[in-house]
Amino acid sequence: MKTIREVAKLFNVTPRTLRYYEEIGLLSPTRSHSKLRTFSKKEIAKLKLIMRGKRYGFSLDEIKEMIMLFDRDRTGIQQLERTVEYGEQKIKEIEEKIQELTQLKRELVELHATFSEKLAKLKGENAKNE
Amino acid sequence: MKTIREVAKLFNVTPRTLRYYEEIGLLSPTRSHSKLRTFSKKEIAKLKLIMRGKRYGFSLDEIKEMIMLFDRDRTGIQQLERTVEYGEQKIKEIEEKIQELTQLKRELVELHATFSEKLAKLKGENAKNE
DNA sequence: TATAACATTGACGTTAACGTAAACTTCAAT
DNA sequence: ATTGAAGTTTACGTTAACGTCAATGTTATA
Repeated sequence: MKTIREVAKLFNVTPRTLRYYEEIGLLSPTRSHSKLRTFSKKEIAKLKLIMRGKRYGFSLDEIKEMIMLFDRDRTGIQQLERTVEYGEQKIKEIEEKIQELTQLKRELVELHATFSEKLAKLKGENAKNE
Repeated sequence: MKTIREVAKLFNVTPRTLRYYEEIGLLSPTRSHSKLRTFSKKEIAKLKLIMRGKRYGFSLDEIKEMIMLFDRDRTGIQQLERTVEYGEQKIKEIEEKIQELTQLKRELVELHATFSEKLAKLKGENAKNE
């Protein structure tokens, strides 16, 4: 059982973040007799999943859905199914984004060459004028 | 000279967007005697640059800076210099992003394989249990 | 006991780029 | 002149994920 500060430090987040996650239902820390939040091993494990999901670009909503499925179906099948499905989607999204960025980069590189050339010309003409 | 609706339609944006651009100083439409905004050729040209900058992922602030430089230095040298500079930066950003996404994708693909395998196993065991 | 550190709740703020809408004015067609 | 469409200004709302802060309570240490 850990305090909110211990957990925040462990995961390099702020206590505020943890409270926020509790607020939106991602985490469910228990309370000591004096109402301080205490995080069980299970919450720590959940937080690991959360941080991982975030790293892969999932929204907290999506992450929540995946995690809740596990709570509901202990065999893990439904969570896995959803996670696999979301994973495929995310892979696709990332692929598309990569393509998009690659195309953009190509355009920008060309444009950059054009502008650099233009600039050199302008500077050449300027030097001539002086 | 065009009305706000004409320009909005031309660029596939809302009149609201154009007013916003005026508000933040990106555009400076003139006013008819009855106070309606009118967009000159110059504003249209500026808007072209704006839309292009947005497409390349520049913030409106960055775009504004580049455009303002042109207004100040008619030779275009300073604008070009800044544009080239920003372009290089943006190319770098895009390259980094591509790398990041490529790595992410690699991880996700692996993870996906692992989870799919696990899922198949779980389903296999489930079928056995039935 | 005193005190500093840390916890709590509640609530407003931040970010960039608009969207929405009310109240009023202008324009163009009939 | 009338009317409907479109323009204006002003101002609040949206989004996701927190940040910030005040007021108050708890904990651990000296």
